[in-house]
Amino acid sequence: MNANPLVTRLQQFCPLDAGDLQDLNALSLDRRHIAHGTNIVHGGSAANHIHLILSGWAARYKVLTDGTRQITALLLPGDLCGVRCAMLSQMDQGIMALTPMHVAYIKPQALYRLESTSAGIRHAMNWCSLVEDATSRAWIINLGCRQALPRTANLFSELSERTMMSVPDSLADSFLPLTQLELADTLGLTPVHVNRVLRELQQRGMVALRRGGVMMTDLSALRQLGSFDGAYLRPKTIAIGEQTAA
Amino acid sequence: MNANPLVTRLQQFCPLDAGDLQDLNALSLDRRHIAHGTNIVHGGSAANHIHLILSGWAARYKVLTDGTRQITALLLPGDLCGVRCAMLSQMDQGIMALTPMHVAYIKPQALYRLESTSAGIRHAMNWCSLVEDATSRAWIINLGCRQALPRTANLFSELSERTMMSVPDSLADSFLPLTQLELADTLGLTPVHVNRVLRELQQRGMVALRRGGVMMTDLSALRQLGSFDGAYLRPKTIAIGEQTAA
DNA sequence: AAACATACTTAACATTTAATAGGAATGGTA
DNA sequence: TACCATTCCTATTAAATGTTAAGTATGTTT
Repeated sequence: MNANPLVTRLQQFCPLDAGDLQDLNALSLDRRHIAHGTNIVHGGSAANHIHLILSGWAARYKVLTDGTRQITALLLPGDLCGVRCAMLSQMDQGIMALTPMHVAYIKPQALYRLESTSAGIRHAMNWCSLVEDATSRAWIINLGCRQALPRTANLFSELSERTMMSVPDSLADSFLPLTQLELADTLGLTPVHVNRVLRELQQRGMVALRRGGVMMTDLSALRQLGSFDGAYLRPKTIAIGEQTAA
Repeated sequence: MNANPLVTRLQQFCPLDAGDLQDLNALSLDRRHIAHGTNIVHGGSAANHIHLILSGWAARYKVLTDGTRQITALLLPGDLCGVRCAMLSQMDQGIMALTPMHVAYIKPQALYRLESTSAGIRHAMNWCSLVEDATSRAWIINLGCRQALPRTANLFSELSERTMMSVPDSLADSFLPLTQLELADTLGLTPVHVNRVLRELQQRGMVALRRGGVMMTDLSALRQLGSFDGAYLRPKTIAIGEQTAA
C-alpha cells in the first residue's frame, strides 16, 4: 500500500506535479481500524472528516420512516467519501462498514486549503466527484430500466470493474462481501427475490454463492447479461486548459 | 429576470462579494432560444458549453440498446447543467428540451478561471453540485424503495419544491410540463401504468390532468403520500472556513 | 374540413415481484 | 455441547406492474 493512498487515488484522475505531491504527503492521515457493522457516519450527525477507504467495503444508505432501507452507494478501497458529508446529516444518510475496514480520516479544512492553492488537486477532486456522479446516475438507470436478473448482473459488473481498478492484484478480485439482505437493499428487491436471482445466476454458472457474499465466476457473461458499459468509471483525463470547468 | 441569472443562482448557495459579482457579470452570457424537443446535448457528442436554464424544462436521459429510455435528471429554470458535460459524451447521455426554452450558454474556460481566483465562486459551484448529487440520490431512493403511487407523488413534490424555489412568483407554479410517456421514463414505469397512477391521484383530488402535463392541486397531500422531505434541496449555507472541502 | 400525428384512455391478460411463513444451515458464544 | 442470532433457502399466495391491443381525444397541417 502506498505511503499516501490519497495520492494514488487522485493521480488516477489528474496528473499532479511535485508541489502537489509534497503538499498531499504533508497531510497527516489519521488511519483507523473500523469493525464490521460500525457506522462511520451517522444519519443526522455532523460529519467532520473526509474518509478515504484503505481496505474493506462500506455502504451509504438511508432508512425511510417505514423501515425500508435503500443503499445509495457502495464504497470500495480507494474511494473518497465524505467529501460531501456536510450534507449527509441534512439528508439523514449514514455510512456503515460492510466488512472490517481500514479508513484514513482527513481533515477537510486541510484538503480544502490545498484545493485553493493547487489547480491540479482541485481538478483531481472534481474528477473524483464526476465519477461518483456518473455512478449514481448509472444506478438510477439500473433501477429504472432493468428487471431483477439483468439489474443484479449489471451491479455485479460495476463492482467487479471497481475492485479491479482499486486492488488490481488482489486474489479476491471477484468476491463481493454483501449479504443477500444488503444486496436487496441495494437493488430495490426483497431478500427472497434476490435469493431467486442469485440461484438463477448460479445455475447459469456466473456466480458461486457463499455465506456472506457472492463469488463471481463468469465476468463476461455477467457483463453481457447486465449490458454493462464501464466507460463512466474511467473518464479520460484531459489537460487543465481543456477542462470543462467545475 | 435578473440581468445575470448565474449570479442569482450561485448566490442561493454562497454569499458572493463585490469582486465575484463583477467577475460574473463580466462573463458574456450567450442567450439562445431552444425549440421544444431539441437536443441541447447529444449523447456521444462533445459538450463544449455550460448551460444555464433561463426558462423551460429539459431532461437528461439515456437510451439503452433495447430502446428503453431512462430520464436521469429533470432540469428546471435556474439549473446549471453541463458543468459535467465533459462526461456526458462518454456516458452516452443527452439533454433534451421538454418545452420551449431560453438557455444561456457559458464558456467553461471562463467560468473555470473564475473558480481558480475566487473561493466564493468555487464554493457556490460546489454547493450547486452537492444539490445535484443529493437529488440523484433521492431518485435512487425513490426508485428503489417506493411503489408507483408514492413514487409518483414524491417526484411531483420534488418538482413542486424546485419550481417554487426557482420561479416563486409564477402562476404556473404547480404545472408539470411532462407527458405521461416522459413521466414513465422518469419513474421507471410503463406509460400505461403511469396513466393508472395519475387517474388514482386525480380521483384523490391531488392532481388534475391536462394534455401534455399535470396540474398539482393538493401539494400537502402529495408530499404526505410520497413521504417527501425537501431538506436536501436547501442546504444550509456555511461560511467558507467551515466548509467540508469538496 | 380532412388527414395526420401525438397524446391519452381503457380493458384483458401475463409476468414479475412482493409478502408471508417456516425451516435449514452456519458461525459465534456461554 | 447447547444456545443463539444470522443468513440462507424454499414454497405458497397475493399484489403490483408489464404487455398487448384497440379506441378516443386533441392539436396541427394540408
